[in-house]
Amino acid sequence: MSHKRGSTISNKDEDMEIRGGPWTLEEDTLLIHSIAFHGQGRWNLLARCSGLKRTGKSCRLRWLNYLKPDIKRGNLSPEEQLLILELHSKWGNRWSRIAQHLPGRTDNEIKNYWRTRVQKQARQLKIDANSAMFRDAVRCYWMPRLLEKMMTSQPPYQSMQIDLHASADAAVINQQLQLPPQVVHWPLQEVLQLENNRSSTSYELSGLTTAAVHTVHQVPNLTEFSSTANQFDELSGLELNPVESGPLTNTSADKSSFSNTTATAAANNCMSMTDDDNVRKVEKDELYAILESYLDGVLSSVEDEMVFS
DNA sequence: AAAAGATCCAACCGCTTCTCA
DNA sequence: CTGAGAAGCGGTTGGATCTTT
Repeated sequence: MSHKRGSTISNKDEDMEIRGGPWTLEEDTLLIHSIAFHGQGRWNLLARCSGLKRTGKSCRLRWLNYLKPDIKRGNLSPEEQLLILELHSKWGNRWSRIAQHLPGRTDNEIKNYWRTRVQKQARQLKIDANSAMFRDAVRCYWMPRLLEKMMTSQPPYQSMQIDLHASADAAVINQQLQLPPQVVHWPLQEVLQLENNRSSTSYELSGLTTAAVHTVHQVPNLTEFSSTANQFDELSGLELNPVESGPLTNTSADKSSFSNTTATAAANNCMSMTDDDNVRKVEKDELYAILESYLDGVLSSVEDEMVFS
């Protein structure tokens, strides 16, 4: 049984037309008011009481995926993407379960993200998206890039302050933009702190954490994925310029060398180990330690849940 | 500027699980 | 315990929009 979207079908039982297709503003308003009055649940009853010519199922979906006030709009943040990748590697296509750990995101949205972005990458790499090989590729290439993006992006509190002061003059806003990032409280705070303590490189001066440099410079040696790195760069939203290999240092000049160095070149560097092999190994281990540390923190509640389930 | 292709995402479908009489 | 209806879930579709040629 199916009908064309946007059409109406007749419900023989109740001799009432059931509407399908996109929801109108009037329908949305009606549904919101009905839920405010009756509460969520008992969707079929709610659909009847509201006067909407929709099935209860359709009302539920519209509310949960679109109208609910705490629904987040816009692109998934690197943190959210990282979490999806990690949770999917644990649970597979359990979208609803994954969505429970991403406040404001719906299972539908996460499913769409997986199908349009992640599976696309798998297709291009000619790897089964559910295979161990693809999981490895995600973990070794994609996740570090997302982590790097998280570390180099504007901490959320700054944009929030700007929003709050939207009516303030430009001078005030500029002043706020220059607030030191150290006071921010966000999930990666500990990781950032860790990095700042360990390195003499200034987080603010370089505009890039040392971890971020490690992320790009110490890509694991997975020669079978020759084109993987570039694809994941694209996917994680990084805009890296064409290859320009060369010595990689950990100074404030890193930002430019970083922007001109693809992960592929970095991987090549890794493959041709030199005198500082040991140093690089340590850095690589550190990167994974950071990644693991972050994921462990985020997923601690998830692990508990797995123990008891 | 137009056509073709790619991407995104809301909405639908069918199946499974839950709830309750 | 059982069966019916409701709710939930994951897979799929199709139309709107964006990008490329």
